[in-house]
Amino acid sequence: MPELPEVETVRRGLAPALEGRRIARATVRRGDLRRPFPNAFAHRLEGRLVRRVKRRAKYLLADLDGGETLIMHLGMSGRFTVHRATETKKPGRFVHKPADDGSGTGKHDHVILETDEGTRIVYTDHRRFGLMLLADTATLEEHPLFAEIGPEPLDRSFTPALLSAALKGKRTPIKSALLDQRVVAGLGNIYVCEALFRAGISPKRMASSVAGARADKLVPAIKQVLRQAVAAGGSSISDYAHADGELGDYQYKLFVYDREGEPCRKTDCSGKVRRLVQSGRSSFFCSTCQR
DNA sequence: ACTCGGTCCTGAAGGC
DNA sequence: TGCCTTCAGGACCGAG
Repeated sequence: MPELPEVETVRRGLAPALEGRRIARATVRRGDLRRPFPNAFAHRLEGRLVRRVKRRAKYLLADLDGGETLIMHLGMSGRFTVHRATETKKPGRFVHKPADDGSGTGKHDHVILETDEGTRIVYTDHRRFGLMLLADTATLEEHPLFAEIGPEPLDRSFTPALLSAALKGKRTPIKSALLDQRVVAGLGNIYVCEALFRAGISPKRMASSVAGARADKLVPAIKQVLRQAVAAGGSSISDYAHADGELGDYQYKLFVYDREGEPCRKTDCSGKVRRLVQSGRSSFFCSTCQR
């Protein structure tokens, strides 16, 4: 489910609960996510101080003292919920589900971390496409998960020239190319559709033909949609929520995603949003303004 | 070396 | 408490 804005929002929810705290207790209730948990997973976490909670692409990274980093991926349906020892319920739109009571005993609550402050952090993932593992902090960038991952789209270094170089010679639709984490990190189906709409580029267009002038429009479009979505706390579609249970707002600002048959939202465009399937995934676009 | 389709898993939604 | 099919925000793996 979660793409860069959602993962970044989760990071911002986890950081205040974890940074500078020790993991007093780690419990694995179900050990078979996308891949098995590493050996002695809970033991290697317990007693460790969390120095920083970072994000790279769609991965969350918790640097621990002792030289290891906890790598976490939410897959399609992963969620973290933070329950403070003294919980003050704020007004707002909360997700009311049994799994959110903080007990960590819901059917799909797989991992529970408890800090030295008594904060409980529960990882819930009904589809189990998520991932948790430990790796040496010093060599993280060379880890197979990260070695080939492309640039962070919100970094200054992500420029039209850089994207053009990555797209050059690619004989695949631009839609598929942008979903490839080696081209650019962190984009998924929603924000690829949205960025292409904002840039006026058809998802069917050959990636190589985007290199150059079209990349000059596409890169700012990617940055803009991601920045806006991060500012809104991500998109809450289906069961995505922040670590505090609140919902993101960005789904209300999507121009094309999941709007098949509805009118194009671009001023003066009378087109309708269309859906097509590309490499097994839905693309939403307006054939009038996207070429 | 690339590109594409199938696959992992569960639940929600829609058609009948 | 209806049943069946389809679809879902990700990413790996093997075939061509």
